[in-house]
Amino acid sequence: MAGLNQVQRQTGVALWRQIADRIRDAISAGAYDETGMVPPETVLALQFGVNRHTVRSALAALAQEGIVRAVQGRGTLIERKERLNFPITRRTRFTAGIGAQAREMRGLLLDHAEERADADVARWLRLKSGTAVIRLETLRLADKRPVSCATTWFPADRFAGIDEVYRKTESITKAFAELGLPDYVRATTEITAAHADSHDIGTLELTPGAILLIAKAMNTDLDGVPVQYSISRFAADRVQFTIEH
Amino acid sequence: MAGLNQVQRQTGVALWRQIADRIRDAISAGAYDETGMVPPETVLALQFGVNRHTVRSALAALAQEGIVRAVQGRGTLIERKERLNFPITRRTRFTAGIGAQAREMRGLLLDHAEERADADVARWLRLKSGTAVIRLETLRLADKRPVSCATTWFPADRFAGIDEVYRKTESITKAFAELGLPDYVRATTEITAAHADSHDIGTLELTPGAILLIAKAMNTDLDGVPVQYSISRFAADRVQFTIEH
DNA sequence: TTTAAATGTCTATTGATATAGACAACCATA
DNA sequence: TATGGTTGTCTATATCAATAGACATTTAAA
Repeated sequence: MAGLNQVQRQTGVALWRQIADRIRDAISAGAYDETGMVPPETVLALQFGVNRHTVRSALAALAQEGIVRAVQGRGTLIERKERLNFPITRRTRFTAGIGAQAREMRGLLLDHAEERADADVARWLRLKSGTAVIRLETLRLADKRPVSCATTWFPADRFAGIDEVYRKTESITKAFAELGLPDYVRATTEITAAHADSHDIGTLELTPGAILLIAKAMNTDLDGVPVQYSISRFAADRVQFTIEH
Repeated sequence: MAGLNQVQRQTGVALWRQIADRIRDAISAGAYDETGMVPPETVLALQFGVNRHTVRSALAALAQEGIVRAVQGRGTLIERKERLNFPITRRTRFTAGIGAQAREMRGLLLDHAEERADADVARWLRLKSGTAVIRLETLRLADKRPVSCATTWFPADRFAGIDEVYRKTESITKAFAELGLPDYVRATTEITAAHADSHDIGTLELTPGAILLIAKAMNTDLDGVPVQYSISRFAADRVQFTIEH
């Protein structure tokens, strides 16, 4: 019974945005799969206890996101409802993990730099603070739709030129292979959630108030030596994580 | 450099709430640990590019949550900044996992019922749809502060009376032990994030727009037979998950 | 073709949000 | 005790968010 969720006033979050978030979640959960349509505006207004115009503002926002499309005389059609599953295992691979669920996977290199490890990066990569590291800023897309953006650090001495190789292969796994590391494993993953900041709202094509799932991950080679530390920021309404034990 | 995050207008999220969310995240990240205080209102107003009164609204909201306390003439002191770490492993235990990080752990039974498994519950517990299951609604607190609320299902035939045992022991692990299951393991965990609905806002003492980390988990006995399926909703600003592989 | 049901558009009004400026009250310290 | 820096309070104004009602337009089905 998605839709009975009441909505709260005077909280700094406009009613139309709360309603848009609820409807988006309901669509993702498959609440309207039978009809492929959102309930009529008057029905939603009744369910949420608001004016029809307020519901219209919410639906306009969802239409702007490309999630629904209103057709006069018929109703409001659902255009998109996917949520990708991202398995987190000892052999976590981004492209392979998402691969079967999308026709086209891409990994774009937005920026890169060689820099000195700060305390956090040094701790995760088990290096001395100040050691040279390579930082990549990447954006991953599934069927041309942004899924996550990530900041990734590598030890500079071992993986010199990985920026260029990643730009070419669009895959960390393939880049490692070309640089002489045929296999690696996931050692640790930390998961948190937060509101998207303005930068990620831009790159991931989100709306303010949108949620990010944030995964801090560290991969090692087969000897247990850290090879990669990354902070990935996923659009929470487009993915879920699965951990199999 | 937390604080340079710009803030967006006309998005349905009031500026004061966006700013409150940013400051809350910055406090959690330890941005103001040196002074133990939030920067002066005039400084924050300059950083966010808004009027000082708007910043005051944001700080008032954080004070309402008990995160900061304003002292006239001195500044705005940080009262709380903890984020509990919740390890997810094959031997995930809630109370033991959080235990060391809080002085007092409690698990309150809010509601319980015996009912018939719907399709989702039946699939996770590998039962026939319609089989009798026991459902518990629980609230977990660390040092009297709500951390998560959960809906949990058990096969009714095997764990009759678990509601009463849980109310007494306040722990799933102990309840299992009393009912003849000394050990169990975590089989699968699915993690998503969503906005809190009005019910969870109430029970977890959140503010609207707040984020939930949602973990769907299934535990089995040592023979691999499902014993428990749960949907836990964590206040995202109070916890993080860690997965060690 | 008529009708019912749905979205689209317009006007008007009220309350919440945000800005602006001025000044009071309080605290630490030079 | 005097000063600078901080939070607290007040008034005023403009814009956004939400409600209310009326009616137009489009679609599908009776």
